[in-house]
Amino acid sequence: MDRRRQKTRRAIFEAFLALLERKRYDHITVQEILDRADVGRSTFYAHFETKEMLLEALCSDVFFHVFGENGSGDNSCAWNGDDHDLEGRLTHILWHVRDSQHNLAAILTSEGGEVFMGYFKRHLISLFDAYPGNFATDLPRELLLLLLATGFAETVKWWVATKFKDPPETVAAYFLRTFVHPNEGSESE
Amino acid sequence: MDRRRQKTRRAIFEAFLALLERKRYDHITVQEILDRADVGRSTFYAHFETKEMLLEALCSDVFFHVFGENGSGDNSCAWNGDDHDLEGRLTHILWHVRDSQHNLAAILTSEGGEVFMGYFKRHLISLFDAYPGNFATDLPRELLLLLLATGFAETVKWWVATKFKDPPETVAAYFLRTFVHPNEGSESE
DNA sequence: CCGATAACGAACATTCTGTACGGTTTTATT
DNA sequence: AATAAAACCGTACAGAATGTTCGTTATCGG
Repeated sequence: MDRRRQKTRRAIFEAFLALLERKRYDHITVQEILDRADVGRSTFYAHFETKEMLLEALCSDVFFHVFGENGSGDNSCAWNGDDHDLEGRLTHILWHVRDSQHNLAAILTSEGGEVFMGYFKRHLISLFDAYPGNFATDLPRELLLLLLATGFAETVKWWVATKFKDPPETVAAYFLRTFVHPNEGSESE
Repeated sequence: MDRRRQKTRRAIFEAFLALLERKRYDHITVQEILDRADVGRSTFYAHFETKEMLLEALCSDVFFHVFGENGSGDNSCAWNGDDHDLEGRLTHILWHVRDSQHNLAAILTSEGGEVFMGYFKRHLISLFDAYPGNFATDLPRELLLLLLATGFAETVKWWVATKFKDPPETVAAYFLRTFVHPNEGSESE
């Protein structure tokens, strides 16, 4: 339904992203977005209650495109707890990340990045929660998951900043090597 | 020649901190700070160019009180690269953190926390840079340092959120256990 | 083609910001 | 104590941004 609605919505998103590339989030004014998107003032507020809601919607949108339908942290693909699969899963995520490099780079650079990182971390926490893998086990699980999620999110941020110099597989390996303890847990008996 | 200056400066800081405890940074208005600090408008702007500068100054101030004079990331106490010493150093930092719990909790909760986390991470990066310890070595050092710094910073944030349930030593151990690989590097010969 | 839906655009009230300035109090100094 | 400098007060004000309203016009779906 509504072709006009989607059109202006996208126009606003694109204008916002373009501005995010060269300006801090909280220095961007609604008027600037309006001008660039060539959209009337009242129209904007018919779509988003506030600039913050716009950022929220944009992040959710990009996140959806990066991680597909089940973005919001339900582990729909149940798992057996094998570390090789974890590595595959992370690599797969990195592929998606690289595909939408343009949007992501704009979002992550600005400190609006925190909002996106929030989505990302929440998703990652529930992902790691499904993997009992070879991690340190003698600390609060809550903290462990937090460290894994922020660690991977930060790795991605770093990767984006390097303009994807290394291939996804290498980056996933970097991350896992930092956190996985080779001689714990997988030691058969 | 300025006792008044320091007095109002502190009044502003305290008002700001008090507000940060129950309000998001970017929802706090200068007027609110003025009212609570009981300070004239022009006076405020004689001290800080903008609300953002105030946050900056406050973070720098708190950071100074937490980490002492050499807060800004010079490793003045040179090191030999022993992991036990790293653990001691981290524990020491945690003590300082707990001492200024009130200020830190307020800052870290609000998303103004990013500014403080920025200070913190920069400091930690140069700290970890001085320790060749038993970390994964086969990944870009830049990334490794980033992961260590954000990891510890996040651990502190978590610790603050738990209202310091565990003792500093335990928390430092939690962190190190996650990142240090027991069978690499320290294996004597 | 028609009714519904959305965009336009201009106007408006409101809020916040940052500056200016004349007058008053505090401080350091002698 | 007298004095000059420095800090504060408070009011006022210009400028900018926000979010709303409303009558009009264009566009879409059926």
